[in-house]
Amino acid sequence: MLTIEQEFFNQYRLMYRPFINLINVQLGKYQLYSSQWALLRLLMDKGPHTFVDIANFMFIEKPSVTRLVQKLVELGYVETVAGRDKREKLVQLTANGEEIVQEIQAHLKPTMEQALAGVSERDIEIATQVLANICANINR
Amino acid sequence: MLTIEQEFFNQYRLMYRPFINLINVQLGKYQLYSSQWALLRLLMDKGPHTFVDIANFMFIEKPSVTRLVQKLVELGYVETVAGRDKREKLVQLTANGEEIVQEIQAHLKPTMEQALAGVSERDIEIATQVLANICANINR
DNA sequence: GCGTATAGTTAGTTAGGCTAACTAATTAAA
DNA sequence: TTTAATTAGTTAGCCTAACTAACTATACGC
Repeated sequence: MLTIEQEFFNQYRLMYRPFINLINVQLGKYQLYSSQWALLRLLMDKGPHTFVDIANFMFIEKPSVTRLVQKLVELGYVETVAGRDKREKLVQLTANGEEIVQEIQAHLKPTMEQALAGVSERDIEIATQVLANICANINR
Repeated sequence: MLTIEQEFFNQYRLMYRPFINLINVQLGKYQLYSSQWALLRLLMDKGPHTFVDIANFMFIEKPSVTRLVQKLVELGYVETVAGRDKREKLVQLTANGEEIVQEIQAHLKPTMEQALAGVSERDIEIATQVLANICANINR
């Protein structure tokens, strides 16, 4: 006998791989993976961030950020600039990076919509809110 | 400008690592990881399965199933028995495995509840349904 | 009976994280 | 003012949890 909580997490986990694979196939054209895309989107939405800020926002460790940024710098989508002191570095999108992000966003849109086909806007919003609440509960 | 679909998937992805880490900490006592736990739960809920069935249910490939099962056999939580012909093997819980699954389920319950604290039962059910719909849309 | 299909395994690769231990720069304290 | 502790980022090496390609053994269709 599963509780509704357990059922929810069951379903949550089950969806992960198929979803990530779907996204990664779409991102292949841009030589990106979903983790790198997540960082690009963060920079687009909220502007330049330090490595530590990125780690905090994405709930990953600093060395993982280093690797993500290295790859995106290689691709020319982001660049690092001096921060408030000599230790700090700010990561920001390049001009090309900004273009690419918009292009990818447009490219991914139909895939997202199809994945959520038949689900009402209201339910999507509720589900999003539920996920946000869990995030807040877990990372307290 | 993010659409509500993109916002949803954003939030979905953001939650994954913290959630899996939380579960894995709880499962550490039983020398299990969340992927192995997912398989144990499948066997508990729906009885014995062949390797191919497991692969289909969990949306993973056969070699991944082999590895999962090997580990769980080592731990004595599952066993394989002859199937309908000489090729097929059925994976099923051992007596000890069944006990452990129930113990873990009870152990995880408060963690799950706390993660969903402040979320109404109705919203949890809606979110679960949304995830199930996406799964169906993606794996069509 | 022979070619094809199916069940499972083995070997090797990958994404995407992690920790431990490090350097360089800054801040606090003696 | 020197010294200790903290902070930002990097490097090296590890792990989970998947993947593909290629294999063996068995079963099925014609």
